[in-house]
Amino acid sequence: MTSILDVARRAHVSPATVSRVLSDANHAVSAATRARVLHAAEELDFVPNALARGLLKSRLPIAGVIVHDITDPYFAEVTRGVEDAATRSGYLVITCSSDRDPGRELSYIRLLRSMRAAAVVFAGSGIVDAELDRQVQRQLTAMRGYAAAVVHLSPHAGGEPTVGIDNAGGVASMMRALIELGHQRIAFLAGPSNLYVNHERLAGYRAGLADAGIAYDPQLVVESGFDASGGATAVDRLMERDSNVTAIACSNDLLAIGAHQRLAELRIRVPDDVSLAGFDDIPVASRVAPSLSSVRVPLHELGYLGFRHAERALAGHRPRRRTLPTEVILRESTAPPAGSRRPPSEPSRLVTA
Amino acid sequence: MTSILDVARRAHVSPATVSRVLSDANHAVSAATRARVLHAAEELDFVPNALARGLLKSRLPIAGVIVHDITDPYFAEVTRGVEDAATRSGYLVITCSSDRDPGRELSYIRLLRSMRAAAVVFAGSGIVDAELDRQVQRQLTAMRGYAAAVVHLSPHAGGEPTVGIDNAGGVASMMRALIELGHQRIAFLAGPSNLYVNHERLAGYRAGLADAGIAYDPQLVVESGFDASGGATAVDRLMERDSNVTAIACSNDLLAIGAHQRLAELRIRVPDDVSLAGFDDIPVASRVAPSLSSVRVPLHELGYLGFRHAERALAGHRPRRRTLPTEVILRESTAPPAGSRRPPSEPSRLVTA
DNA sequence: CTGAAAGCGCTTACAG
DNA sequence: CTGAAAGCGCTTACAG
Repeated sequence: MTSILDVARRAHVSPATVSRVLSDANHAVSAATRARVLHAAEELDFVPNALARGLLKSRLPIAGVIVHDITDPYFAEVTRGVEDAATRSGYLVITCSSDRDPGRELSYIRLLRSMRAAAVVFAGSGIVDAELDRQVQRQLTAMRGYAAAVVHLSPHAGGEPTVGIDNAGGVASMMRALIELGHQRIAFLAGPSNLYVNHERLAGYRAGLADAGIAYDPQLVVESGFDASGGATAVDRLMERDSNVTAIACSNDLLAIGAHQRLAELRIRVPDDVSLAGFDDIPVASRVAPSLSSVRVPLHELGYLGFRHAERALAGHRPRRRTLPTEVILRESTAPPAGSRRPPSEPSRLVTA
Repeated sequence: MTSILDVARRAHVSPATVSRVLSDANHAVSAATRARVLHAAEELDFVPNALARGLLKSRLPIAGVIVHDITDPYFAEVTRGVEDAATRSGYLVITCSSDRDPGRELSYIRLLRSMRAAAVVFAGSGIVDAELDRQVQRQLTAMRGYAAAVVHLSPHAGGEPTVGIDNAGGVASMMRALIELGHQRIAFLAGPSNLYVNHERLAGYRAGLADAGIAYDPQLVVESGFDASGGATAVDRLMERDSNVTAIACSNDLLAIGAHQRLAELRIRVPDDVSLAGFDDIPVASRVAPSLSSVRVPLHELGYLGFRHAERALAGHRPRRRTLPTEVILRESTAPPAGSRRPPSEPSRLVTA
């Protein structure tokens, strides 16, 4: 393996000088010397050992992204956003699919700590789990020992995300859109309540109801897993309780897609018999049939800005929190309730805070 | 930051002993001493500095995965497979979305080299680009200098993948299935020809035709990008040339999904007017409407076995190449051609080598 | 503007 | 079974 010593010998300078040129340190080097070093490094195809540098700097230019599952389109988009920002700065991105398992999440964080990852980005919602939170805090405190940056892109035990979206406002906007279509009995597939994000989305459902003067009926709220199969079982439970809903809003798109599949099996048509709306607007939402109405979340931007935030914190700044806007996207899965006199609405967009 | 010295002091042993216990080196340590060290490490929540260890070992337990785009479901699945195998061994996974851009790919590889990544996994097909290949080889040679493992999961300039699938056989099987349904004029959306994988898939198309004694007609083969928009433009070009095809086979699922969207705009019904088949069987294939017939590729397993291969190579073994089986999955998008006397086939599965 | 030297936090022959 | 010491490949005060 060629080292900085080889370059130094070839350029007839000291290793210190090579270091100063190659790590573009803030130290004057004569133009001639610089050129000799650059030339020698080029000839040798020299790539400095980032581990040696990291050992000295006490951290490696790597960002770890904690996701539920990299194959979940939500997290893939966010991760790509992180990666695009990271690449610009010579950082590499480690993906950690925790499956929302506290043990896995913790073990990933310890591994990131052992490698002195400069940044850790929590892409998904925090899990309601006091013991996990205690342990995670312990690790993050240790990571602050080497000045790592920590960023949250969703609500968590510590409160507000670093860069986030208005979950409650987004769901409330979708509720408003459904109510404007003529719906009154609107169910909510709330996902798992052990995720902080779902507290906010449920609050948005209730706010949307309250704004329209519709009474909240707990029978219309169903908890379940946060994926397609959760949506299917949620539909079953909803039907046991009340089959008179004309619309179903969901806490994310995967729930809506699973709900649709179950509804189809039950011969309940979307949107003829019941309207269906998701949240997040993952790419597949526009490709299923009928295409899914959803609340657009700028996922790539969330990841991109998340990394930028970390980067600024690493540079010693105190960047401020951000909340990104969401947007209601009405597609084929939502329509006025059967028997309604209103004309079918055309695709529309409503921007929210 | 607490170091091995802190643990040593607390346990009243030398740093060498701490190292031997914590890195479970092959060196005898008395049970009592071991217990004291473990206890001290636990109390201090000590996490060893992987950079110091990596500097000594000349590599870091990290696997870099070169993908086209982590938001492409094909690559997300493969990456998850790599991650699941990596986690078992305490390795972390870096995702590198190159967008199939030679410059980006090369810069990712150099970065992985600088961090002394123990393994690099090329998840997607190699690009036909002699200069890129030369540069990549140069980097990989340098990485061999620290005994990194390199794995290919798809055909590339160097030839066969390390762990791969039978691309030609898979497409040929799908062709057989279409021909059995009664199709004779079958187009092929071949994707970009600058990807080695598409040479094999096109060969499978030709072999399928030849096996059935159907003449090859170059007018029925359309090259394009490898994503949904490529599929849409390919349909346009196909229609300019020949609108009498009764089936369209595609080199991947995204092409098929894009083709379907364009066909719908042209009021050409699937499968009534034309049958449509993809390749890869990414998760969304079964969720679009009509559901897409495809060739199932064990993507997760591909990634999983890819990492296992790298791991065995790192351990000094000479693991052998593997070819994983594919399987034709017939869904709603394929049916007998209009006017055919054959009954619609029911969903079936055909396993191939 | 340039270089000699110490040191980051580990691991591992080597000696006992 | 245990420890002292050298060294992995860089960076950075310090001296000139």
